[in-house]
Amino acid sequence: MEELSELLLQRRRKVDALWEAGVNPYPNDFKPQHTSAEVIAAYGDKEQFDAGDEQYVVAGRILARRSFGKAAFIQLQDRKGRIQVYVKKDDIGAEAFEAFESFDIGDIVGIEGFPFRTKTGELSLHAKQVRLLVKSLHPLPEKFHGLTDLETRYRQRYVDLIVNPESRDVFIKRSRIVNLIRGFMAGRDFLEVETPMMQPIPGGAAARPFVTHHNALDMQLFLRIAPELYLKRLVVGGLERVFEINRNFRNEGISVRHNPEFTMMEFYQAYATYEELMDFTEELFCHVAQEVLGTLDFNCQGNGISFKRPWKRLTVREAILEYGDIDAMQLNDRDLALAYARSLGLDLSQDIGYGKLIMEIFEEVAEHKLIQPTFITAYPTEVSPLSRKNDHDPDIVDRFELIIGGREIANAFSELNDPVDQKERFLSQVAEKNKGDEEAHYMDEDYVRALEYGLPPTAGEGIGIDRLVMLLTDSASIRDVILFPQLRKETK
RNA sequence: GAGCCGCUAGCUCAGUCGGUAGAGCACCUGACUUUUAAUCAGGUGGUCGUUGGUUCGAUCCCAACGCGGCUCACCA
Repeated sequence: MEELSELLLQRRRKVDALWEAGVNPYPNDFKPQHTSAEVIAAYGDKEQFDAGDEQYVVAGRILARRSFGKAAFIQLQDRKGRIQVYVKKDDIGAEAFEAFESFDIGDIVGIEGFPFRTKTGELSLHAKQVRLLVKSLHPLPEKFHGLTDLETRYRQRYVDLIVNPESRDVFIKRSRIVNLIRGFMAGRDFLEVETPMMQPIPGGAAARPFVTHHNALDMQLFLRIAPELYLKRLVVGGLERVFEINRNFRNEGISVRHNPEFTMMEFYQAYATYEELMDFTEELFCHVAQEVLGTLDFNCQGNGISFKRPWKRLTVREAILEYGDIDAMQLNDRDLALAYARSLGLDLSQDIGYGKLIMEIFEEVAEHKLIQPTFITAYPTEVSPLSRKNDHDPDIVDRFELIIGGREIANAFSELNDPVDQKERFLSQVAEKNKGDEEAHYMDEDYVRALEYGLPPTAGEGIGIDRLVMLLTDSASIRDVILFPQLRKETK
């Protein structure tokens, strides 16, 4: 039996007293007819209006209370915001007022009343009836500082959402962003689909998967690290434009930019190229920013960011030469480039592939400096086993990553649709895996078979939704845009 | 996985050069019928993250552990 603090006992005694008095502390027959926002929309700009103009029926949680003996103000919060309610003994009756006096901050109440403006000018509801809808057994965090402890905010997100309006706003914006993306895709005739989250072969990305087991099939399954290979199978099947917004799972470290499950939009468009997707991405991002923020210029973590088009486009090499301290001749020479990488403090093995080496250097010297939206192109074939080789240079692929705020936000390429080439690339990945690279791609024979049937020339892209939301909500950590971020098990 | 920092009342935080703790808000009692972090008076509330060690005595010093934060590693 848990020892309860005096505060918690007081609340429980109030509930007991209600039951004893024949009052259900958890009724389910009150129907709010309005939201706080509707009252404000109707009367927010009116100076004078007569008492009893119109009756409003609202429900919400008590967030604050200022009592004066025979009258009180409470602040009520519902899903649309907050509104002040004035409760006067003479108006609701002595008996109801006595019950009202036992209400606590945190309780959920139903109010019927009419709008008026107080002496100090605040639009409020003047209560005619007040009713307890839910007795809360926990005190809410302090009104001035709110809840700031990050662990509690993540573990008890419900409390965070009650008392921190900024937190609530982030998740409202997140929902709007996802809806806008859906609308944009639908407007371009993309079909939203759902592909397996549990896959026998985890494909489509280089990452360590979570492993699980299906009892009835007695079969090992992996939580997906990407939907890519399934979505492209659909394009083979003739669904020429598909997209999916859903979770990926990667069994990797947790940081301010990484959560083990994160949300990705992936889409594939037949007969498109990666270059067209750059234009597409600019349009999509500008559409979303304009609708959500009302502007293309905004601030994120101290950086002014502008979505004004066109966005900068650089090859990996160009970015290294621009931001690193190395010249083209050195960069073209594998040994000199390796020496340079090591001089930067990178711990690289002597037999690292040249393509991987280039990417290591890029990430070390350039990526974090790319604050404004920048498309990085011409990735090494070696690190892009699902991308189409460039027609003029087989060492690079037709691929871009979009970097904003120093972070990778999107990854796209013209798809490799030559089944023979694809099979060879899988085999070289398997060789890497056998050498100990746990993140190398798995061989997927059925995917190769699908390509043998014929994948139209296609371009595809993945957009990290969490990171996009971070950008547009000026959030420092991915945990601030995920409702229930992964944490260790809570200890008592 | 490594380093650094943190963990004290429901919340936000002080503090104890080692002698078992305070404030504000919240809560309780009383006053107050237009307040805005309402006000005034009085009060309740703590195994100071856990477990060991040192000590006459530990919330404080030491160690291990737990949880969290940051940085790094990891992360096409």
